[in-house]
Amino acid sequence: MMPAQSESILERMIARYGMPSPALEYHSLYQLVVAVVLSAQTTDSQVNAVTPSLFRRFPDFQSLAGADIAEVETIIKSTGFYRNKAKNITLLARDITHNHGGTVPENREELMRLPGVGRKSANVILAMGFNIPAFAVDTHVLRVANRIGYCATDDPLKVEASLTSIIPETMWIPGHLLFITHGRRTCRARNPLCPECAINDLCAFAGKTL
DNA sequence: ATCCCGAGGG
DNA sequence: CCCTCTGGAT
Repeated sequence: MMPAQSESILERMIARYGMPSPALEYHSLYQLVVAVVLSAQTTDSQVNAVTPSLFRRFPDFQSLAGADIAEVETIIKSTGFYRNKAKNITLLARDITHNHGGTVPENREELMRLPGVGRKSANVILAMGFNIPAFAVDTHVLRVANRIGYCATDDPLKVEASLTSIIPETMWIPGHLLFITHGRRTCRARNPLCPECAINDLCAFAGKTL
C-alpha cells in the first residue's frame, strides 16, 4: 500500500486525540532540559514523579551545577539509568553555567555536545523549548512511522529524514506529539488496537499479523 | 554491539 | 515472566 498523504493522517489523529500537549511536566527551559535527559528509556510519568523534588532542591542550572551527585542519584533513582543520568545532568548544568553563560544553546550541534543529550533530546529541546521545527524520533515515532509505511528502518536518523520530507515543516512539532500520542494510545508496541484505529484504512500495517 | 538501570503492564 | 518505556555513550 502506498503511504497516505500526511495531511490526512495528521488530521485524523487530531480528530481522534485533539491537539496534544507535551506529557513531560516543566516550567522553564532549565526544567525542560533536565526532564528530557531524565526521560531516556522511561515513561514520562516516571520522570514527572521525581522532577518536583529535584527542582525544589535544585531550582536552576547554578544550583544543580554544585550538586552532590550522590544526592541527585537518590532523587532520580526510580527513572532508571540513574548513575548515568545523575552524572549527565550535573555535568550538563556545569557546562551551561560555565561555558554557555547560563543559557541553553539554540542549535542542534551545541545541544548535542551537552552530556546526555543526543539527537533525539536535542530535537525535543529545539521544538518544545524554542519552537524551532524539528522531528524528534523516539521509540513511538519510530514504530508508528514504520507501521504506517513512511519508512522501513530501525535507524532513527533515516526515520527522521523520511518524516521531515513527507510532513510539512509547520507540522513537525504537532506531528511529533501526535505520533507519540497515537503510539501510546492506539499503535501500541505490544497489542496495537488496529480495529479501532483512526487511520487503519491508510496504514500499511493494519490487519497484518505481528 | 553493548552497557546502563528501574518500574509498570499483559 | 517478558516486553516496553519520548536514548546516549563507549
